[in-house]
Amino acid sequence: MIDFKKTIAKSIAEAIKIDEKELETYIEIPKDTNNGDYAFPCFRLAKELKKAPPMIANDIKNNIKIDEKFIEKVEVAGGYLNFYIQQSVMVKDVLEEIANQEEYGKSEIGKGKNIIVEYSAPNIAKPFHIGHLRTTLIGNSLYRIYKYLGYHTIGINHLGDYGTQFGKMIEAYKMWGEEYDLSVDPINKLMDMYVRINELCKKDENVLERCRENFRLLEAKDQYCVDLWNKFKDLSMVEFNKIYDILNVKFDSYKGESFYADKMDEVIEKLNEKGVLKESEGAKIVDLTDVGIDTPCIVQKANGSSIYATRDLAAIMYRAKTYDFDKCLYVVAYEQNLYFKQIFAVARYLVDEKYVKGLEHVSYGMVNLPTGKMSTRLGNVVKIEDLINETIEKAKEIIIEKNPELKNKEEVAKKVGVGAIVYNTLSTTTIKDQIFDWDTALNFQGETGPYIQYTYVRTKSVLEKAGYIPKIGEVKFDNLLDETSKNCIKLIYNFENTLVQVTEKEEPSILSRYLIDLAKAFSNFYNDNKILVEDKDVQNARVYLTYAVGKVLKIGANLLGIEMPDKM
RNA sequence: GUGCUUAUAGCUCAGCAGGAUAGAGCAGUCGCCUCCUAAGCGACCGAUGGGGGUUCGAGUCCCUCUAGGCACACCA
Repeated sequence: MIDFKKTIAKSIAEAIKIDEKELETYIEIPKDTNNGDYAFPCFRLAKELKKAPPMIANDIKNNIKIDEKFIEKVEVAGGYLNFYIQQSVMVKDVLEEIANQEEYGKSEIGKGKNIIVEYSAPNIAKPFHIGHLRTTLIGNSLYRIYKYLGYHTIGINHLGDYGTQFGKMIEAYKMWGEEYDLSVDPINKLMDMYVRINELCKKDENVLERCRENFRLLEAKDQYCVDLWNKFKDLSMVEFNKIYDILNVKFDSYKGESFYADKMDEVIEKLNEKGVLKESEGAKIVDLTDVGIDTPCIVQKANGSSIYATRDLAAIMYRAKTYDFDKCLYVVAYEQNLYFKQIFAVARYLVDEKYVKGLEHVSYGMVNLPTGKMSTRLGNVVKIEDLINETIEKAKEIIIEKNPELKNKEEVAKKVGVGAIVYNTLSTTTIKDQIFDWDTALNFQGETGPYIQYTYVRTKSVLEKAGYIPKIGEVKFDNLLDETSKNCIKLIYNFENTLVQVTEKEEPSILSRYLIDLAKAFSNFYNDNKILVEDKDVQNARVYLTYAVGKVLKIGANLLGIEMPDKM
């Protein structure tokens, strides 16, 4: 598509002697559309050119040669130079691209690059609660977006299936195994056992010691422990997969911590070779004060068993070798900020610089309840399963009220309910804490997933009524020059750019907001213009725009993990 | 205590790597369905935590204060 910004930068560069690339970064999009489509602020040139900004703007205006094919006019407004692009050219450009590209916005910019996204990573034997929603959905959408931009993307569910916690679970099972029937609702029962054993460990140091010993046995491949561990794992995966299925989340690999059980010696050896392995209070550590981290990284516990850092380091080595990654993203909550700094710092002793540079912690904020922190022990967690059921139920009620004739109500309710959850989770900046409350989660009005879906459904409905989608050659672009059409076109024009921004900032919320903006723009268009009208030319143009908006909404929503119903 | 991080309207959030008059949604009040789905559209109401500084220009950068959150060696 035409790069208007670049075109403008080029013509400014010809008028004054400043690097085109530099100029391009100065050009901005005015908030107020009265100030044009692109603007160039001249203030920063004032010192250099020793002239007042409005004079500079005037000078440029007088010297600039604009290509009237692309730019309608240039105006001086104070120290700004405002560019108004030829709307019909943009309309043509955008709609032809829609017509020619089945997957609009898809790109090859990531070709040849390998991106690992590690996300979700739940702990075995613990229930999935809304605290896990962010990592799961942020990771899922980053995965989809990278892929759409042509990157070779690997989604990894780094299951929490190893560690002392399993020593605890084994101990709990030894003590109280007969009390629980694990054939029904296993996760909650395992959870119950886990809570019990933790309480006991706090009171009784001997029990904790037995738990650690169990884990040591598990690492030593003790059959009883291994069997039990497998059992817990299988039971948990069945439950997790149900959730992933509903949320439409997929992974390429489920290699969790246990996978690295036999790959950790290599880590220790290599660190030893490099001479950075030190002993401290019986444990093996790597000192990191040289990079300003005061807390050393423990890679082996005093009793000789491994620790999570060892497994993550082994994973980095394995992934570097197996996937030759350009980026390896860890979608993990910010409580682990220091931890990731540590292992990334240790990684420089284990893998090439290229890989170290590619390691990135996508750190997101905590989810709290209005009453405060969630705590599994206090029992005030909101389980994902409950959330899903409630939102789907609510969606169904609304469907019955608003559209009683609708077929496949169940299916639509599922899409709408899940859409609400996904949007809700992905609508805010990842780093910030989120407060979960039921009123917001169950609200389907305003800036929500269902709003985006509803807008899409409207486009489908119009197209169905129209009964056809015009051929692009039959569309007279001049019929889309009004303000509301223009807003839609501009947004569609910016779609790919929006996706790129998401990957630059590892921030899916940028796409969420974009989709709301597009849905709003279309709602305005829809309200101001009758689409199906007498005048064939006008109708063709409007129907085509409707088709284009629907297409982008659907693609964009899918990249977030939101499915679109055709009717609702 | 040290480090990291957050603070924008009654509530939940935007603010395009410093630019023009700080935008939405929810809640509240009011208006719009003989017309393509009112899960919609429009209007009203209402805000940058305090204090310094850098700059032609600061919600955005720096310092400081205040208030929250997180982390700080054998849990993950």
